[in-house]
Amino acid sequence: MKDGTLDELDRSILYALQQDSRHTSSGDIAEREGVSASTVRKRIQRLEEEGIITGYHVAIDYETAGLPLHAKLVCSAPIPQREELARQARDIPGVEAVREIMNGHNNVYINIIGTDHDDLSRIGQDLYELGLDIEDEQIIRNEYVCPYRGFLARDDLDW
Amino acid sequence: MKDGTLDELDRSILYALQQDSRHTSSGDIAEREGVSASTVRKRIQRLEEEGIITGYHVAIDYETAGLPLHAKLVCSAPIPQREELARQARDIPGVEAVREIMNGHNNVYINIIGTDHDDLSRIGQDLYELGLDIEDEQIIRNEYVCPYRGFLARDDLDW
DNA sequence: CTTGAAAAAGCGTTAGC
DNA sequence: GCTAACGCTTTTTCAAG
Repeated sequence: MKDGTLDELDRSILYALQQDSRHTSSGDIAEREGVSASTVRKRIQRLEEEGIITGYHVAIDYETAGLPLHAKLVCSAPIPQREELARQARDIPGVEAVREIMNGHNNVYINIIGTDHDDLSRIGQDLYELGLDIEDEQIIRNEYVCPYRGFLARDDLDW
Repeated sequence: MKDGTLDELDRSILYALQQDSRHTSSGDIAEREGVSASTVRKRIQRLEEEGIITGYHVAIDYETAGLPLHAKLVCSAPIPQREELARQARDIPGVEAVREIMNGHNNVYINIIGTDHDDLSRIGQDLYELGLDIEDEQIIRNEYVCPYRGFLARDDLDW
């Protein structure tokens, strides 16, 4: 497993936690897979320690929460500083997600959340001062996160 | 709250769950905020019922997991069908996230995960057959999800 | 690597303020 | 709307195959 080879139990655990990481107990997964709850807990612990599981996050509908300004910024960073700038961008209030892309240009995508248009401008300004060029800004209308079904064996698809 | 006005306790709960939605108990949050654990549980329940909390997901390092092909597709959909196509795209195996953008063009962003290059091609083909034009494909190098610090009052920033 | 069992912690519900 | 108290579930920690 250290070489990234996940067995069926590991994949089943990841799939279950992608669907609901808070209300799915080790026992639930254990029952489906025919192993003990202890085994599932040990596996989860190992996946966390190995860095395959990097965290557990709540998904929020920002519009319903009264924060309707959910936007995506397409930015460009000089390649040598891309990783560092992407890391620094995470600390700017309002930044929700950062993705580094293997491009020469438009190589950092940043999702941001603002309380109003002034707030969005402020975030853009902060990123610019960091050294990121903002190439484009787009309003996000809807966002869905999907469990990666590749973790499922073909004969489990009827979950 | 029905009108999207979250009070300090709600914001504190959301912030805590963004950081670690699996290992943070109601009691942990209650202690920090000086209320009872029951109160926090009720609030979480309400946030879920109101649709502000839409789910809990595990964050996975796909590269460490042995799935190094993490890519982003920039797609275009005709506006009238954008929402429907975005919904259908979620059901294609390998699709990890879908974002609808308020654009005339390049209005659907899709993150995908593939086992190899053939797998990526297959996903692209599936999306094309759905009716999505693929404008660009980019390899994701790194991805970070950040707690939205706007949920924190200014004097709580030292958590 | 997996299991089982006891103690501790957490959760959902109910009742009361 | 907040809290306390109940019974049930889950996690933790340990020992062991």
